[in-house]
This record gives sequence, C-alpha cells and structure tokens, in this order.
Amino acid sequence: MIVKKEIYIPLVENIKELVTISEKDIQLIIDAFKPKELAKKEILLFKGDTSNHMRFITEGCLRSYYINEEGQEYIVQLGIKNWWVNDLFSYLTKTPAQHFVQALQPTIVLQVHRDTLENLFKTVPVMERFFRIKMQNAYVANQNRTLKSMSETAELRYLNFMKKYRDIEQVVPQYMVASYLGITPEHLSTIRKRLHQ
Amino acid sequence: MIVKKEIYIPLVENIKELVTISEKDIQLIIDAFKPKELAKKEILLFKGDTSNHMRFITEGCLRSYYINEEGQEYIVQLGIKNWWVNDLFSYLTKTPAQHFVQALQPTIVLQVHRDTLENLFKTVPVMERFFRIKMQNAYVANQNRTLKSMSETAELRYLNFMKKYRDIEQVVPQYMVASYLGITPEHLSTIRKRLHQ
DNA sequence: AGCCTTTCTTAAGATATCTTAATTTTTTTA
DNA sequence: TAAAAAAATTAAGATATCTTAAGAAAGGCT
Repeated sequence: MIVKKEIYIPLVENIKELVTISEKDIQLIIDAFKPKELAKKEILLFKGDTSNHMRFITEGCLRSYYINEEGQEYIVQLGIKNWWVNDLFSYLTKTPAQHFVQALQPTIVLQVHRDTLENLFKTVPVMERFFRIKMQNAYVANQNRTLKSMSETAELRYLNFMKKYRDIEQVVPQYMVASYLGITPEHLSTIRKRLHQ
Repeated sequence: MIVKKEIYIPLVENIKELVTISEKDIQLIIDAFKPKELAKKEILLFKGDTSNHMRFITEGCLRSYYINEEGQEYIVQLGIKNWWVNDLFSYLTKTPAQHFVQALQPTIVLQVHRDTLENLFKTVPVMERFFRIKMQNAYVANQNRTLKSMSETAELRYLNFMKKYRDIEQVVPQYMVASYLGITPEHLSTIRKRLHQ
C-alpha cells in the first residue's frame, strides 16, 4: 500500500505540540498509524462493536453519539481535523461500544490499534506521556462542559460554542449542534431567531 | 516527623488496583506522598492559588467547587476515602485555580507535589501508567455525567446518584448534592418528597 | 431543472425547573 | 441545654425548555 506522507503531517504536528520527538520516532509513529478513508455518513464504529483503535482526524469531520432506549440520539463529541475521536470507554475496557462514531463529511482518520500502541509506548516512551497529557486536557475540557451544561442557559452555551468551535459549526448540521448542546433543534432555532433580532 | 504507616494503606491499595508495584516501589511512593490533616470546613485549595499537588483522600470528605460572577456555587466534584480530588486544570497548567477544594468532614489527604511526582515517574515508571489510566477512567465517568445531565431528568439523576454514591450521600449536606446534580436545593427537596410518597 | 429528502423554522400548549419567601427541622456553638 | 446558625421543606408564581405538528427552505440526486 502506498501511503501519502502528507496526510500524517497533522498527526505529527499534533504530537509535537505536547512532546518532543525525533525523526526516528516520527517514522515509528507513522508506521503505527494506519489511514482509513470514510465516505460522508459512513459509520466508523458501531454500537456493540469493541473499539480497538485510537483515532485521529486528519481530514473531515466525525461525530460520536449514543442512542437511548427511546431511540433519541445524543451527541457526545464533535470533531474536525486535528481532533481525537473515539468511544474511549470501549477502547479502554475492551467492552462493546456504547456509542457510534460516524463521518459527517468525507473523512480521513489515522488509527492505531491498541496492541500496536502498547508496543509504540515501548519504542517511543514519550508517547505514553503524550496520551496522558491528552487525556488530562480532554478531562478538563469535559469537566467544564459538564459545569456549563448545568449552570448556563442554552443561549449562553450556544454563544460559547460558536465562539469556541466556529470551524465545527460551519460543517455540522444545526440539529446536531443542538444535540451536542443538550437541547432540541426547535429550541436552538428559537434561540437563533432571538439572537438575530 | 513520625508518619503512621497505616494511613498509606488506602493509597497503596488504590494504586495496586490498576498496576503492579514492588515493596521497593511502595516505599518510594510513601516517601513521595505527604499527609495533611484538615478540619471540617477547612479549605485545602483557594481559588487563585496554583494547585501544585495531586491529592488522595485517605479519610474524610472533600468537595471541589467554583463560584461564578453572581456568587453562586457549583460543585464540580464530591469525594470520600479512596478518591482523588483536585483542580486538575490548575495542576496541569500551573495556572491559578478556578475552584476551591474544601473539607466537608475532618479529613486526611495524602498529597504529592508535581515535582516530586515527576521524579517518582522516573524511579517508578509504572506510576505514569497509573495516572494515565486514572485520568482515562475519570474522563469516561465525567463524559457520562455530562451526557446524563443533558438527557435525564433531575429525578432520574438523583436516583442514579443515590445508587452509585450512597456513601457520599450519607455525609454531604443535601444542598450540596443538589449543586452537584445541577439543580436547586428546593427542587431536590420537591423530588424527594415525590419519591417518598 | 425538477423532484425527493433532509434540515430549519414557527407557534401553541405542556412540563420541568427556578425564584422567592416563609416556616420547620436539624446541627452547631456558647 | 438554650440560643444561634445552618439546612431542609413547602408553596405560589415565573421562566426555560420540550413536545407536537405543520410549513418553508435548502441540499442532493437523476
């Protein structure tokens, strides 16, 4: 398989933001991560399957969502280029995924299998640190999301979402933004109307 | 300073749940973590101060909370024996804490300074893995909390809280449980009344 | 270009939760 | 143990958000 080197650039840059890696490390990392192309609407991870890969978006857009007993969808995460998206619980515990992961645009992900990653931790130990820091940052971001979801009105949450994730807001249907914010599409529509007046 | 060994037992057990450590490792870990006693209501970390320690509750109860511009308190985390409680963002970024951390009962924490912990990672490398896994688990738990806070009614959230954290519910004032659940104390009271009928 | 599907908007009535304020109960302190 | 302080309850009216249903707008496909 011929691998175009340039699709790995965002991944390498993303790692370099947090830790120092040598040229040799970079090659080992590139060897570990495999590209996967997804069509729009294609599902990358099905509920019930075990997630065995860590996944980095190098191009496009993914959402992770779960469907409750009543068939309602809840968006857990939206991600574009340079984001890591997964069902972490499934990945970490090797249990069936609770979430789906789906492409919202034509997308390329770079994914590394758990076993390969464990080996990579041995050959490039700094990657273990990278993932620890990545988790820490994700944890803090998520804690803030929880806090905001409880303390702020939907309108304020929407305004902050727009400020923070303008890139995402561009490519994601509005009803999915609503789902991410924990409100109905109708209510988001009402909020937008009020804001534009 | 004479350190009573037994207060370290919960910490060592907590670590052993996730990783394998030798007797020598245990001694290094014990040397790294310093005990701190707190009176009820005593504040362990003030907003504005930088959090320089990772903290494990070996006895008692802590809450981490933030106060918004209008003076309202929001509880970020409640923890009892065997829980790790901190303002992680402050710890990780060395920026002023956004949260307070306060003892709700007479409490003993074991805390390790960031610098000491970084050294411990070198002498006991498996501790880096321990904290990575710990973060991962915390992340998943928090993600579920976000999702539930958006998709479930306050009543259901309260019922699940009681099921999951009965130990915490015993020792924490009800209005703080309400704050943790993201509702007013009055509303929680109404819910409890309805449940008991 | 036109049809079909998806997404967005609008509005009315229903429900969940909040705000305020007064009262009761429990806990702490002197 | 009495007084003071903190916590919990109750209830009424206000507000935020949801549900339902219908129509309008936008996007995708042949």
